[in-house]
Amino acid sequence: MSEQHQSHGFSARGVTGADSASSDPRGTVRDLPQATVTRLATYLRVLGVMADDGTLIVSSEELATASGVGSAMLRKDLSFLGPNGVRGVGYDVTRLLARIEAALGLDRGHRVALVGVGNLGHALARYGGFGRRGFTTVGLFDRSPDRIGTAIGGLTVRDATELEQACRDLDVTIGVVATPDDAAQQVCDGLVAGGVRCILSFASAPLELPAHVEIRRVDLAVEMQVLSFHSARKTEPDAAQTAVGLGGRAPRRPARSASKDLGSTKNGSVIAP
Amino acid sequence: MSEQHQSHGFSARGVTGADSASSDPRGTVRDLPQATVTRLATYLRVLGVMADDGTLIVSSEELATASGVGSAMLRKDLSFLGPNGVRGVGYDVTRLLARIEAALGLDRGHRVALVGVGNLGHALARYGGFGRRGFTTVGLFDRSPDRIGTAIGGLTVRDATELEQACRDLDVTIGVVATPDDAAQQVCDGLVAGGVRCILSFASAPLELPAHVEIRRVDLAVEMQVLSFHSARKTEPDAAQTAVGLGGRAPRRPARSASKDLGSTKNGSVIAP
DNA sequence: GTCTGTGAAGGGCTTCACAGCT
DNA sequence: AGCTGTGAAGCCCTTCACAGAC
Repeated sequence: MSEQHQSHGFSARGVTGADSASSDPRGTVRDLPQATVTRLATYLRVLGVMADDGTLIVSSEELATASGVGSAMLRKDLSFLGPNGVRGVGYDVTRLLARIEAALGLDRGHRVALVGVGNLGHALARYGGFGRRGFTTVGLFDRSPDRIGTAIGGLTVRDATELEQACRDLDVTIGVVATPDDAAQQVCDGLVAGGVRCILSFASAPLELPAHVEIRRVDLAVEMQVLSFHSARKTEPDAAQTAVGLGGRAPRRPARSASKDLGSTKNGSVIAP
Repeated sequence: MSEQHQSHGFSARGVTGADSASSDPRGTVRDLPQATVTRLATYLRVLGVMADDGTLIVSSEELATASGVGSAMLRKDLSFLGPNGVRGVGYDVTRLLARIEAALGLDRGHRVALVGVGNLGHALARYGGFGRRGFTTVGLFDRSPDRIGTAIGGLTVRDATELEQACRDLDVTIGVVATPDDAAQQVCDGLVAGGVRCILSFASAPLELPAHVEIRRVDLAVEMQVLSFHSARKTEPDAAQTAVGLGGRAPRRPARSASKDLGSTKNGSVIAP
C-alpha cells in the first residue's frame, strides 16, 4: 500500500514495513536497519549516564567514542530518527534520549513473562535489569512442583500449564524462555498461543515459530565457542603477532558487543593490525 | 607476512590472519568469516544430537534445516574447513563433528575464570553448559567478603584481588565477567594483566581493551530493547497484518540466533510476508 | 540421479568525504 | 569555524545456480 518515499540514503529494506522512510510527527519510526536498532540501545545507555552527570550537549564524536563506534556510523544511525542535532553544536542529551526511547518503543512499557526459574531463570527473575527502562516482569512460570508457588522478587511462580491463559490475562508483550532445551519449543508454543509476539530465548535448541513472532536467542555455549576459536587463533600461531601486540603498548580499543546483529568490531578481522 | 593464497571464493578478510586460505593437515583452520564461526557452533550442537541418535550420514539440506539456515550457506560455511562431505552422499556426522570441534579449538580444552558471583554469576557458576564441550571452570572470584570463601559447584570463591596472579597460575584462557558495571573495567584489566586474551562480558558498560584481546558482550538490556522495538512495530500498526498472520495459519519458520554476528533471519525485514 | 563445492550476482552495512546549516 | 546530515564507494555476507564428483 502507499508509495515509497525513500528519504534516506539506504535502499528500502529496513526492519519495519508498510510505508518506508522517516518518522511520523510523534515518536514512532518506520524502517530502521536491524543493526541500527541494536546500537540505539547502546547509545541509550551511554546517554543515560551523561544525563545523570548533568551533561546537556554532546557531539557525535564524544557520544560515538563513549559508545565504541565511529562518529559517522553514529550520525547515520541517528539520522534515521530524523533531525536530532544542531549543526555546529551537537545533540541535546535529554532530547536525544527521549527520541531514542520513543523509537525503541520503550515509552509504552512492556510486560514480561519469564518461563523457567531454574539456575539461570532464577537469576533473571531477580535481575533488576528487566525492571528498569520500561520493562515490568508480570509473571513467572515453571513446571517443577518444587518451584511452583515459591516467591521470587515479589512474584509467585505459577504452573507453566497456565502460561497461555496467563499471557492473555496479563497482556504480556515479551516472553523470556529460560527453560532446559527440551521444554523450550513447548513453552514458545504456549507463549505464541497466548498472544506473545516477541521472545527472548536462552535455550540452545533451535526453535520454530510463526513468521510474525520475533525471536532473539542468547546462547552462552555459542559465545564460549566463538571465543574458543579466537583463543586458538592467538595461542598457537607461528610466532609474529605477539611482536606486534607488545611492540607499541597496543592502544586501548573500545569493546563491541557480541550480541549485535552485525559487525562486531566493524571489519571482521581480528588479525594483528 | 607471507603470501596470500586465496583458495576460497571470498575476499581476503577473514577472521584469522597470517596466511589466509584453507586448512593445514591437522585440524586448525585459518581465515574464517566471523559470521561463519558463529554458525559453526550452532551446527556443532545439532550434530551432537544427531550423533547421539546414531545418525551416520547427513545431507546439507537436513543439517541446514535442523540448524535454521539455508543449505547453500551451510555448504559454504563448511567448505571453509576444506572438503568435508562426499558428493552425491552427504556428510559423515562423526567426522564433521570432529572437524568443527578442531576448527573452533574445542579440542584443546579451555580453562575459564568467572568473576562476579552475584545474581547472574552464581547461576553461571552452577550452569553446566560451561563444563561441557571442552570448557572447565577453574576459578571463581568476587570482591564481596560475604561471598569470598563460599563454595559453588566444587570451587571456592576467591578474592578478586588475586585475579591477575591466579589467571597466570591457573593458565586461564577465557575470562567471564559477571560483575556490576562499575567493576567491569577493572576486572577486565586484571584478566588482561593475568594473560587472558578472550573475555565474555555480561556487563552493559562499554569496555576498553588492548587490541589483541577478543571480547564478546552479552547485554540483556540491549536484547530486551531490540525486542521492544519489534514489539512496537507489531502492536500499533495501521491494521493489515493480523489479516495475514491468521489467514493461512502462518507456516513455521526456524529461529535465528540473536547473538549472531550477522543477519538474524537473513534479510533484515520483519514485515508480514 | 543425487548431493557437495563454488564462482558470480545481489543486498545490507560501514566508511569516507563533503555539502550544508549555525 | 564547527558539527550534523548524507550521497557514494567499498566491504562483507548471503543467495543463486551450476559445475563436478560419486
